[in-house]
Amino acid sequence: MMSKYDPSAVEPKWQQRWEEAGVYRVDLTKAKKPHYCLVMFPYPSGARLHVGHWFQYGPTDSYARFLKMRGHDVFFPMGFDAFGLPAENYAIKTGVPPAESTAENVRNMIEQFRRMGCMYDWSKSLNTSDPSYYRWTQWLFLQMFQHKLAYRKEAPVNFCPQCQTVLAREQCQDGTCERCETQVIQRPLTQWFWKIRDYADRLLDGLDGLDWPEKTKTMQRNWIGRSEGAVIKFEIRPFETPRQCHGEEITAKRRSSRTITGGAPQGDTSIEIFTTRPDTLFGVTYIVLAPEHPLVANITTKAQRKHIEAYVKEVKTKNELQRTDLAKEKTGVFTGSYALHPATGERIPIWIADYVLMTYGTGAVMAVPAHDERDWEFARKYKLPLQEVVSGGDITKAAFVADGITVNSDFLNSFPTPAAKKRITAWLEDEEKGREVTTYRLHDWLVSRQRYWGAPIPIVYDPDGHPHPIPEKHLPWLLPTDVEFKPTGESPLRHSKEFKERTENIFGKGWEPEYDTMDTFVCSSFYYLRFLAQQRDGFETGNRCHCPPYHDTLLIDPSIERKWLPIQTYIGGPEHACMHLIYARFVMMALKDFGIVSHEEPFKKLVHQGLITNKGAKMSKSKGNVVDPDPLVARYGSDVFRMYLMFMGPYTDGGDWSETGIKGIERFVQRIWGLVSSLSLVERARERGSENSAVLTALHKTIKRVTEDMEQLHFNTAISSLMEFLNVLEEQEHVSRETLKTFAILLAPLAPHLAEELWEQLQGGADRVMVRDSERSEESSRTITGCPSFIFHQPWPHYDPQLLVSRTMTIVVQVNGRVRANIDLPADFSKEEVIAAAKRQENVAKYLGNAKTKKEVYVPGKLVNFVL
RNA sequence: GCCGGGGUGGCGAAAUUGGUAGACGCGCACGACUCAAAAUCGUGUGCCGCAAGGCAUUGAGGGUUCGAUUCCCUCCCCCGGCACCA
Repeated sequence: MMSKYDPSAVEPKWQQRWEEAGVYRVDLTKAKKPHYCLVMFPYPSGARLHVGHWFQYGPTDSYARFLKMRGHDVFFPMGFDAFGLPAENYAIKTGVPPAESTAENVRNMIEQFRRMGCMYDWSKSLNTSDPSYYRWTQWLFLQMFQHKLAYRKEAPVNFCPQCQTVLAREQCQDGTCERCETQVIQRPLTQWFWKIRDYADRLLDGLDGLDWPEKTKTMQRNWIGRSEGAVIKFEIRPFETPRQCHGEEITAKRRSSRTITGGAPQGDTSIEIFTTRPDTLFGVTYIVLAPEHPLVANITTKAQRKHIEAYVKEVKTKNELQRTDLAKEKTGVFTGSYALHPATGERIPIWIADYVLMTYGTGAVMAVPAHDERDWEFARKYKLPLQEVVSGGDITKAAFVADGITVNSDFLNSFPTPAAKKRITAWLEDEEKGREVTTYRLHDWLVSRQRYWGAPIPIVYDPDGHPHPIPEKHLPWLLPTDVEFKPTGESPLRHSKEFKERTENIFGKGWEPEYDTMDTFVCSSFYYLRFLAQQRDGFETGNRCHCPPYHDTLLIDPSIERKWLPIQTYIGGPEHACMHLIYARFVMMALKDFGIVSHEEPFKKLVHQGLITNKGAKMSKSKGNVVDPDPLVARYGSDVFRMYLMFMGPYTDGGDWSETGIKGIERFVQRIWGLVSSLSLVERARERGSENSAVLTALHKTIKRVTEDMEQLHFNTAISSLMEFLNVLEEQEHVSRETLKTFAILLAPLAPHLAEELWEQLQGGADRVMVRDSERSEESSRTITGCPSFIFHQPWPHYDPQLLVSRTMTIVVQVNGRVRANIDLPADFSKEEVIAAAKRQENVAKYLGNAKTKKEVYVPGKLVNFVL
């Protein structure tokens, strides 16, 4: 009697055997064909793995297994991005310290990954909240500090008055707190920054050489946002400053008349503006400052002060979303002051408006309404004049923003736009009224967080408040545990007695530690390097010793780094395009400059897995639409579940969740099992007989297709090829054991447990015949010496191109582009022979009749088309 | 608004240096097995036809071509990202 394949018995068996044999271990120093394949590590959440996790980690495990079977020395580690808010929130709610809940979660997740059948080597895992890890996070901070890439500055942070805590940008959804929906306010705080902006050009230029999705590169380019232009200085001619005209009320009209009659200008006041269109300088009709611009208070005239103050106040009440709403009409207020045009000396009114952003350029723009859409709209509303300086459009209807020929611009006249830009920039530099400047949208990286569950910033302050780096010998600078988790609006570390005492003991009375911790993106900016560091035994049990001494003396061994980096395949969600994937590149570049690593780019090839949605919506805990895979895994097993995910569609597309169809994979698995079982009953006598040629051709075609598909992570088509092959096998009366063994090998990355079980069943037969490359064969038999024979250690089969060459060809015969016949002919027929045979077809002759054939198209080996 | 990716049966999808559209799977229908159901197996599954064969068809419209899901133009819709960046 044929038994059903039972994953609940088979899967744990192989998981245990893999583990015991250490099949995933890679010797980092001896590896000959290193391939570092990395999947972005997860946050160790208390919830069970959801469908999204499975989709991210199941298929990528299959890919890594494929690489391994193809003969690569695959390093495929997994760790935990363990610092972060959820554990802290859990602590606030329950009082369980984050270190405890995190350790528990990590243990659970490792157990789940094991049951999934993933080939991670847990002895090489890591946890970013472990002192042995965050000691390096702190070391990185010190490196940044020493190389003057870290600095302190006051900056506004997002603060939720309800939760009494600072929020990350991702936690502010549409300007409100994601937890309590309170309006988030901005609060100034002194923060640590890293100078990622210094690397903007390298981050931009490096993208060209990366094998990344074009979309992601574009997103990074836009995020960095380099624009080339000029800064131009406009002198200000106030007739009155708040001090000069104290108590005096002057109307705008009177001021104008006094300007002309020659009031004394304040020579030391000027505004610098940034523009990408210096060529339109002669078209400037007004200037606009951001409402927060520091000069606003100085240049506002008494008459305008009330209006200006009211406007500034109103702007402050708006959150970022309201302020940047494009649909809204632009607003602004005149300051009362004028600037002098640097070339013509004309008076230019100065306005403020919230469409000008303080955070970009210089926070001030020269408005050229004839050639800029925003200025055009603003000028029309406030009846400000237009001056055309580039010909080619109709500025009464719309701003003309394209390049053209410069007009009405004195010495720039008749220059085309690019030449005019050069000319005016040179002129401005000669006159010391401006200079060529490149600006970026990318801001320096704010790494301070007023949170508990993160790596403490390794800085102490002397009694005068000056920052000093903590010497390396004191690392890890341990996160204190005597803290209050309830949010108070201050950094939780402030309440640790031990933290303060520790600082004073080491550095002296009156010294204070930095109370902020680091952004978790710092932790994940270099984790791929730490995976390659020394073995960390005992990780998976959570029993490793957290006490000093810490043996690592290097972030990474340089020879290992040279050998294994850059990461050949990096897989993770596209949501990291402008965060993690930029930070990691920046840190790698900085480490290269510090002489720590040899490579500039960490990730050579990047792949984004698709998103699995539920009824079209993103799955999230708060929406309560997260699909739990456990019942399906329990019912069908890990292999079936992961294969189903892979079979759903292209891996990079993701898709909407639905479990209809998983039965198809279940049937596939049972049919394979049935085929092999039935073979074992009857095969022994006849298995030596040679395979029939149709099966052999189908087999080699399958090898080719599966190999090519797996290389490109096209799991869905790889599986369908195997299904087609199974259909062929099922039609046969006899199938040789060798064919089934090759089939099992092809299946192994996709259904590892099933394949191992099949392999065991099929053992003891003749030698493998599918491996043509004798060298490879030898090499692989060497590697498996001493191990039980795992299918995972078998070499990947090669196909024989000779076998794919068919002796016949199927010719499609068309008449006027419509298919009329289908004929099988010997492959060596000439064009004439094919056409003659085609004409003989009854159904073709019928259409040809007596009509004149205008043209005969012959596509060799494929098709004939008669055009009448 | 801008940038990117898409739109193919009842459903998930295959196929593109232009050459038989719908592989593979799900679902559905009928049949076999069964007292029955499930499971399993077989057949069918764009439309008309017993069949031979014919016709239609890849978001809509147009173009290039002997031939277009594939190339070009116009438009519609969906998804993702950015969004006053001067």
